[in-house]
Amino acid sequence: MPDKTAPSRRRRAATLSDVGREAGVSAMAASAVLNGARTSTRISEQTRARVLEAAQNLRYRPNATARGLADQRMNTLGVVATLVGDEPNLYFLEVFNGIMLGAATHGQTTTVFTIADWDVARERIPSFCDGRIDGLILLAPMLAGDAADWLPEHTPIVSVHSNHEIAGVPNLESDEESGAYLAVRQMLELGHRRILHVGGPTGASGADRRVQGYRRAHAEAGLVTPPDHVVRGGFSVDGGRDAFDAWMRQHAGQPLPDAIFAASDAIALGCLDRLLVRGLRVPADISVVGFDDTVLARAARLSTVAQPLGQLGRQAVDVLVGHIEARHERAPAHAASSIVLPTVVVSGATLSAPRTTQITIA
Amino acid sequence: MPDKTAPSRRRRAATLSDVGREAGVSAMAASAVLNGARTSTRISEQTRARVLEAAQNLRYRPNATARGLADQRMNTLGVVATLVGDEPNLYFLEVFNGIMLGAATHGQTTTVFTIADWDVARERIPSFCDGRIDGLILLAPMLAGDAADWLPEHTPIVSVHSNHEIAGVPNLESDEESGAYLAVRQMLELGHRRILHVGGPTGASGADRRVQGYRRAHAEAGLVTPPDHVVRGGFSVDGGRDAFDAWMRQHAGQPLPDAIFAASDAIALGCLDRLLVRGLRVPADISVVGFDDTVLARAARLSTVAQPLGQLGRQAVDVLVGHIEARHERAPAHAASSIVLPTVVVSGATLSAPRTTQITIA
DNA sequence: TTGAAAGCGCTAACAA
DNA sequence: TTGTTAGCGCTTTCAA
Repeated sequence: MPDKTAPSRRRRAATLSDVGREAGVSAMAASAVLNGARTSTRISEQTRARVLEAAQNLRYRPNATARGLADQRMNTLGVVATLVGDEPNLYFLEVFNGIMLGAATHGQTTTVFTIADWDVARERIPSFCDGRIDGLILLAPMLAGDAADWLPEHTPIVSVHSNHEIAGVPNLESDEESGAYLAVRQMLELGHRRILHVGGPTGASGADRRVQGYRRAHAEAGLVTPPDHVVRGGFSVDGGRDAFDAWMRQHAGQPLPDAIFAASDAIALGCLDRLLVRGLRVPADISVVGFDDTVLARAARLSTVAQPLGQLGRQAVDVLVGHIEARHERAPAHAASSIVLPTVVVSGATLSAPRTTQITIA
Repeated sequence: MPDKTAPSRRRRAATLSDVGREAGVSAMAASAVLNGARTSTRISEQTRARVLEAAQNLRYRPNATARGLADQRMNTLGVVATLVGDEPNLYFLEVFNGIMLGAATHGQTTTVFTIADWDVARERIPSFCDGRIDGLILLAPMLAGDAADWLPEHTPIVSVHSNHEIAGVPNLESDEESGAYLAVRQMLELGHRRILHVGGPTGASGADRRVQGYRRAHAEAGLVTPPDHVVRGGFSVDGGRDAFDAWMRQHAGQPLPDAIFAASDAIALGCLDRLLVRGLRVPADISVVGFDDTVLARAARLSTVAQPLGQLGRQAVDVLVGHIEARHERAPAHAASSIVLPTVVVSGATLSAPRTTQITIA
């Protein structure tokens, strides 16, 4: 006897055929009623009612996989990021938050593909484009220039903060060089002269651009950047802690810098931590400015440079969905234009005029 | 003429039939070679070579949707969380990191379903179980007791930090009550007496348990919790800031508490911020202890209670994949057992012996 | 207004 | 060793 009494115990979800059978109509009538398939214009009220009732009884749920196969569309966006292993990545969290917000407004869901590092992208990314997702967002990819040769042509792709221009892949980023420039200019205007830049990894274009902004601010003020005042390391708290510590040890006996310009909030907090441990007060003894305006900065009232991370995520979705729609309707693809959003300096509690006394590094 | 010369320009990825045609063999021979389908035991070397070459030329990629439809399995896990809108949720980030780590070891990918709040879960969750995912992880769900009635039976589900026991849904959590108890006990042992608890939302079971631990530590020490020293608010930095500020305003003219026990790191940082603005020193004037041990705590060297968030995520995946496998092999489902991981107190820089002087709230 | 048939790309059972 | 057939659940085209 069929277990009509306990539909919830069934192992498999009910299908359209099941519904049709229960309602005494064909599966496509059920499809027309339940999923709005445009089988044909109209369904009689009676059929509709019967189908709806049967669907209710059977707890019918459309199967997204089957529909995706038929439609060639899953309404799912993929996000590729390096995210596993080290310290949780707030940059990822903020952009991802924006992506999910954007995806929700377009009725899309989001799947995350994590890769250990971008060296494996060439093997992994094509394997993500296997029908599960309609388009891909690359988060802060570090790809070689030949990426256009091997990125799958059949899946629209956009990037956020790509280190390279990739043909056919629109990129969204914020104006990091300007942000760094403005922050450092403000520090110079306050009277700071010996500003240590604790930067991000060499080769990461964002980190490089922050260095450029740092240098431009100095150059424009007619100042030379103090020698040996740029260090590079990881973007994380530990990266900042380690890089700063090493620098301090190397410069023991020399005067403490007036200020630190960190390439990320995490780096800035790593520096803050080491400063406090050494008994130095911020900003009385030394000012600290971060970069990104993540929740870390807001929690610590860090002076920082705000990147519109959430907005980058939302706009990336907009652009990507536009491309997916265009392709679906066989419209010509838009030109792959890139978008640069502005950055702004955020004043916090860690930047003030420089100290007037001399402090020597212990 | 077929565009053999420019396979990359094709709109659609090559299929097994395409490969078979190109290689002059059937699609299932190609399937056997390329995807290890166990159509039959062996394929001749010649066929294999031809198929491989054709696949290479055509840049064949298996289609996960089609395979999923045939297999009834997508190798994808869904994560349901409330994540949109307010401040980025570090709790989510840390657990999610663990989930992705775990998923990777099981060859699964992860898709995130965000919901505005758990009130809409009843409508939304069943719609996620539509063939896209093989199982679901609910992150900190707040569901009514009748959830077992409407949660889809055909999809295995596990929860992390559920507020309720749900029949058929194994839950993973950490021992929050003990963590709170141990932290507060340590504070009491240090000599703190007037400990303000800035708690999380009423009704969130985790927040409630932290209050219980706070009370138990007092009771066990033969102390009564100071009246009016428990406030509840959001788990976020702003939540902490606001709740603490309001409390301070209400208690102007009265003595400053010895210490604050916050129900989350974010709350603790919100309190820290308000303390600093008021010119109070931590821990010299007042100690602060957080909860969770997120990156926030590590960045600020906050004394806190560590929950093994990443590990909860990883284990949730292990349990879920076990259930999926069992179901796939038609094995009897394991009993839905729950798992409680231990919490530990982490010493940081914000907890010390209480001050000896009297401070009055301004 | 409804139903039958074909196909999305793949896998499994069976035949040759 | 290989090909044929059927079917996963759905949609669409076309015929009744």
